[in-house]
Amino acid sequence: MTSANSLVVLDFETTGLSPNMGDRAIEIAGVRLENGQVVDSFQSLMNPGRRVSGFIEDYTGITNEMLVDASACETVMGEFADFIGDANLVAHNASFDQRFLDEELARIGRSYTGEFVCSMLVARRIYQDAPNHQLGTLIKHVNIPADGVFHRALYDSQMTAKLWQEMLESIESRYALENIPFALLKKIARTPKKNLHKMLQAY
DNA sequence: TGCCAGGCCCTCTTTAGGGCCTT
Repeated sequence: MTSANSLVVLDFETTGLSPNMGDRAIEIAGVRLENGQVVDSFQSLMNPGRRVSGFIEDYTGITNEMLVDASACETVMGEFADFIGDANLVAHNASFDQRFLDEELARIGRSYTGEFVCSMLVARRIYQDAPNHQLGTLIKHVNIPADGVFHRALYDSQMTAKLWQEMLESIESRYALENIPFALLKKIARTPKKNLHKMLQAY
C-alpha cells in the first residue's frame, strides 16, 4: 500500500521516439520515493513483438537477444501499473515517458490516477547555469556520484530520483521551505523563469 | 551519434521558426 506522499520516478527504454509512429516500450523501471527515501523499485525488459534497430541496441545496450525471452509488453505493463498504484509520477522529459505510459496502458485497458511532473522542466528553472539539461549532464553538474551506465531504465530512474531529491533540497535551502508539496513542484515546472524567484519568495 | 514526434521555451515572436530533450 502506498502512502499519501508516495512518488514513483520512472523511465522507459523504447524502440524509438513516438508511439504514434508505432514505437513500443522495451524496458520500464521505477523507484518509489517516500519521505525522500527509495523504498521500492521495479525493473523489467519486455518483448515488443518485433526486432529493435541497431541504433537502439547501441544506444541502450538492450539487444534483440536480450528481448527474445522477455515477457510481452502487456504482461509487464500490467505489473508496472500495479507497482505505480495511485502514486504521483516523475520522469526526465516526462512528456516522452507519459506518451509511452499512456499508450502501453491503453493497450491493456489500464490507467493511472497520479499526476506527472517533469524533472527536466524543474531543472531548467533551478539549474539555469547548467551546460545543458540532459540527465547525465545535470547529475555531473550537481556532483551526484554516478558509477553506472545511462540509458538503462533502472539506472536512469535511480539517477532521476537522486536529481529530484537534490532539487527539492536546493529549493528548500534557497527559500527556507520544508516538505515542499508535489503541487508546488508542478507549479514550478510551469512558471516562466522570469517569474520563478518572485513566486517562490511569496510562497 | 543521427533520422522518425511532440511539448516546452526563447526570440530578430504571436499571421513563426528553431533548439532542446526523451529513445
